[in-house]
Amino acid sequence: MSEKKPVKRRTRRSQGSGTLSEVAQAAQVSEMTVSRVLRRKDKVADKTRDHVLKVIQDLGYVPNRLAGALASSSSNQLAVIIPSLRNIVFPEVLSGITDRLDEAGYQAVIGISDYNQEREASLIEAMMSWRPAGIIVTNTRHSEQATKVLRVTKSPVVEMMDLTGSPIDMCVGLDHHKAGREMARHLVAKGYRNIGYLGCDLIKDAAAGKRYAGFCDALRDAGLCIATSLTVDEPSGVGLGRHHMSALLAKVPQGQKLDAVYFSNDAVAVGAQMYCMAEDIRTPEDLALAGFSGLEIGQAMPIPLTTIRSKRYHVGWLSADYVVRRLRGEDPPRVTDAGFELIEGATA
Amino acid sequence: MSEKKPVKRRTRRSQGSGTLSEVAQAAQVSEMTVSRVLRRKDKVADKTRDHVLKVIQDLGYVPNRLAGALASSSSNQLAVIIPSLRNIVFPEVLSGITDRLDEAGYQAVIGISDYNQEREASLIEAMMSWRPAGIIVTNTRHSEQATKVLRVTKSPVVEMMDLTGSPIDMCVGLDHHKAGREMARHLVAKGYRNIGYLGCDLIKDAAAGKRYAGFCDALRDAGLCIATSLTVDEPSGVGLGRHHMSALLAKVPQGQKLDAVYFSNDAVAVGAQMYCMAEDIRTPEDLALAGFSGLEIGQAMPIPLTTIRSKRYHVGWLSADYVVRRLRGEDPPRVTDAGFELIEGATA
DNA sequence: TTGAATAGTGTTATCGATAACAAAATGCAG
DNA sequence: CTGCATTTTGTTATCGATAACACTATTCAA
Repeated sequence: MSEKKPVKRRTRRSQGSGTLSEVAQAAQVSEMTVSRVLRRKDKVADKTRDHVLKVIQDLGYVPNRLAGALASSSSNQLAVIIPSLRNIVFPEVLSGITDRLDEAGYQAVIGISDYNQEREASLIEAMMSWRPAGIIVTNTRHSEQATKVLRVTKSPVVEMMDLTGSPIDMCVGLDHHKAGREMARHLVAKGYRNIGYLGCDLIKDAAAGKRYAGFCDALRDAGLCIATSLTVDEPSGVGLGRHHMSALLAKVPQGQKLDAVYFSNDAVAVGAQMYCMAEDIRTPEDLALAGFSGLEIGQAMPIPLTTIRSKRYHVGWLSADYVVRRLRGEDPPRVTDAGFELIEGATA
Repeated sequence: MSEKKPVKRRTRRSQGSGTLSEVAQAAQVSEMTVSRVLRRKDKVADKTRDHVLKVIQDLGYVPNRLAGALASSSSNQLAVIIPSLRNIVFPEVLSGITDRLDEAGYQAVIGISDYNQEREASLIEAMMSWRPAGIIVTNTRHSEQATKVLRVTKSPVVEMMDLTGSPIDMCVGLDHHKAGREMARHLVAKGYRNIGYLGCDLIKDAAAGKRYAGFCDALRDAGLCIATSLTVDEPSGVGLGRHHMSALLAKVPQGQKLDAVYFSNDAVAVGAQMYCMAEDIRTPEDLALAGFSGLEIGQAMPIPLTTIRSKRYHVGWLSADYVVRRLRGEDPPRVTDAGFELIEGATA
């Protein structure tokens, strides 16, 4: 048997935060014991634990989770993908998510898809390579590639905000089509007949598209249809409503007059309301306005906005909750309708 | 030499996504070659690379970055800590950060401190255990423990939004004290003398505290002082201004009358403006209003808000940029004043 | 033709933890 | 005091990649 002398090599430089084995040496115990102390798993004698903890403290040791996660093939990171941060709705959802994850000791890793399916797909792949404990994505429409990756993974997957009968795994949201219908019926019941629409790109924002479809369907059932509509391919926000409301009104055919406008969401509606206030268009006498979301700003307006409250924080919280529960071996519902709620307001 | 027969053990279950070595086997090359193909580092013959890529494709292999980061002791994750997501300012900063990080191939891991130093400290520790490539924190005030951890790490650290002469590492922000002074001078120049203040908790929100201090200092220089002030310990937002404006006005001593109010930020100011509109208090004739941030909503109001624009997106972008540049071996400035800009508006 | 430089690929040790099993220490009934 | 159950602690292999170096095949100037 030939004896191989191990080649002497320059050791790779260490990270500086110390390692388990350094702690173990300093504490005169095995690495496993230190590991057990840190994870509060298995039994460790009180005396030993106290001693090890003290050494850890003294050394200022910070465990390396990369190594931990690799060895145990389990991470406390959870991937979350949302379309944007500029629409206040998503930070609110995110708040619900992080609140729930915090409680359970998980950490959100956030990706912004910019309403772009390809970006979403590449984000999902990049995030999966960190082997997260679970993943939460927005809406139920994804590229083929993304769907495949999400189906294959064994980690819990939640599609949130929107609903579908056939989720990849789990799904928490609300029925946007129904929300659109409900608002249409409300406006019709209030006597409005010439209704316009102003909103963002309906393809990009699938949920807004569903609301619009539902709205039109309900109008049709009432023998009506959208009088004038304008969609703009720019980020949804107050500015959109403020700057494009005049264009919508200008688009109304000669001799007709709108008596109400439905918006893709509250931000746009609030912008439009600002426009009306600035132009002395009285609400709702001259023109009724209706939004969607139930944003704080809409309700803080001098004339509170007629809208539909989506339970965003709750949806986020529940989504995270389902992932956490699944990881604990429980079996949360596959499809959850978080519902919504019409806010009468005073703009319609 | 005693021969040890390796004990047969149940192998740990694999993750299912395949491994480098499986790919290597399937492609009939060494693991290193596959690794090189994936990282586009070192040379690989075109023929070999194409072949390996095909195998990777066929197997649907997703590399395990936990292992990669551990072995190379380098990650593409960047820790970002912000106080809150509910204040739209932070999502905007975050947008700047993620935009810049995206370009450079990094990923933000976000933690929410809730304006709480202890939470911040424990978040920092938890995040450091993932050995992020860098870390961005908000403001310049941190618990002792957190400061220590940040000082010790070799990764780039950016403190953003606020300024300090002695940053832990780097610092990008604006001078809030100066911003407060500037607004005070502006109001005084406009002839206002009885100025009130309404805002959120000044201890929690250190930057708002500095603005207030600067505001008061400049008033003092003009021989004035804050006539009436009210701070409320609840999340800053439109609701705060909308609901507490009446309390501020009620607090004004008999016989006096406020002619202007300074707010901790635009959200609060907008809320107050809503209150005024609802109560038929004319702006600025009866009461002038001034905020801070330069939010879109403030400028969309029928009477645009007098305020100071902070370059939030830019601050976020720059912060991320500095980290990226440092990681590339460059040497970005240690302290960067991103400045601000007074927006005249029409509420003062 | 030759030898040095370069290109391409492979081998071995290692990153820093945890899983699974093994062994030692301890407690306690009889 | 003995022997078995229970606690507590240790040993070894492994997680899935990359670093550092070693080696082989080409290329090309002299």
